[in-house]
Amino acid sequence: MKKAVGTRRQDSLSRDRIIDAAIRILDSDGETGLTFQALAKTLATGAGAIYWHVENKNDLLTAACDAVVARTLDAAEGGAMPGATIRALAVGLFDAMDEHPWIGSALARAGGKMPILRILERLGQQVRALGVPQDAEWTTVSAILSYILGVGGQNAANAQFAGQHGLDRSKFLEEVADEWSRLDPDEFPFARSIALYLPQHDDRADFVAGIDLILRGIGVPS
Amino acid sequence: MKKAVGTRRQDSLSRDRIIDAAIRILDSDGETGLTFQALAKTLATGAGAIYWHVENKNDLLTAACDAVVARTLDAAEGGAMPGATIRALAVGLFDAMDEHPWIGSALARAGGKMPILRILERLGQQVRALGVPQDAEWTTVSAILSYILGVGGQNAANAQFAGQHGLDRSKFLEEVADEWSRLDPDEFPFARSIALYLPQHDDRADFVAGIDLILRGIGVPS
DNA sequence: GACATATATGGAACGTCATTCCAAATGTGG
DNA sequence: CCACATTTGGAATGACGTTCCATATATGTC
Repeated sequence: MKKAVGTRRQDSLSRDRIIDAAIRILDSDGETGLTFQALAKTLATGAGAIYWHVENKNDLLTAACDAVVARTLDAAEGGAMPGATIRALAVGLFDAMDEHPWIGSALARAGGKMPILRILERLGQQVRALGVPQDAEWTTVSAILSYILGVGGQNAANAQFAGQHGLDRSKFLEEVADEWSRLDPDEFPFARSIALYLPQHDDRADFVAGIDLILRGIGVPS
Repeated sequence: MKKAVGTRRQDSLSRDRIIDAAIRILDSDGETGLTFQALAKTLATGAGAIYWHVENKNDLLTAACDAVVARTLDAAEGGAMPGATIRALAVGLFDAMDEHPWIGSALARAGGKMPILRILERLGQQVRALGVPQDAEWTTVSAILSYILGVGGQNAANAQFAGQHGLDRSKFLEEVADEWSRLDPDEFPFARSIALYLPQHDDRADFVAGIDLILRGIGVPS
């Protein structure tokens, strides 16, 4: 399993080319669109050839996710203050997960592997810079991380559902709101009352508010 | 494979029986163990018959998840104070997701449907009781919910990975810690330094600490 | 510059699943 | 007891991930 040293045909396969193609397919056709057949077709090769560069589908998905996450984190401009940087990182990830909903579910399946580790590291550095006591560092970082992953996961689930039913975001929210507003008032008073607000809410603003909530819990002023 | 002719089977199929069987399979064999063939076998019927009571696999998974979540929420003893009740609900869910890791990923795929709605409602009632301003209710509830789902998702991913590689929890953590401690010190200082702590940390305590962090952000004293 | 070897490729073949189909069995109301 | 709706079980279908294998293409050696 050595790396090839020489130069092959220019359009030869490579892990990076495969990952790029996978990202393009995931973006255009969603998670279900990514199959080794589709991939082979866009790469003008056979399904078997891909396995020379990629362990399996999970490996590919994680790698694709990692590529996007790495770009995203690099692009996130850190403010002067750690708190601002944490917000910037989080918002960057939110936007990425909004643009590529498949990232949400990929991250959810990634365990402690690269894409998550990358996020953890960046958050950790900022939390440390914030002066959080050492024995609370892990707790703090993993709370922020879990929150981000949770939001991303729900985002992905919603996008998937909406996509499968041919609804855009606002139609989808109306649908949900409608469903919720018809619930039993005794059993679901809260959901019913919140249903009205649902269609006009701003995911991104809510996300940031959640981050601020956690930061305030650590003692970082909003 | 016919049963005694003349009488319909006494243990005739029903949505509930199917869901029960699914839960048993999920608990014993994990997510990958749940197939319609396996289900049909334990229910002593054919795969096709199941579709009379259940829409598809996703429906089944969501229903199974909902059954467990409903039980869990009912069992959660609310304290006198809303804050304590929120903690109790969260911890109850954590324990459920710890015992049935498949719930984590099922919830992640459940969108705004029943199991999630159920959790949202219970949290919402408590947040409301807490006196959070109305325009912050949704934000607050969905922050807590996202956090819980995020933790559950990671839990599920870890359990799945560990299961697939025949590792128990502590072996798995040692593995991860070992991996992290070999990372490039310049690129991953935080992850490296935290790796030592990893094997001895207590998921449950960390989870509760995260909940407390958010609650403190709302202004609920720990 | 040809041979031996490691590296890559492409497509067929396999096994597993979810899902659909359909013929038969079983219940129900008239 | 007879039409009719409901329910069942198993076979067929089609999609997919993965493995296999017969070729191709580079590299190093002499």
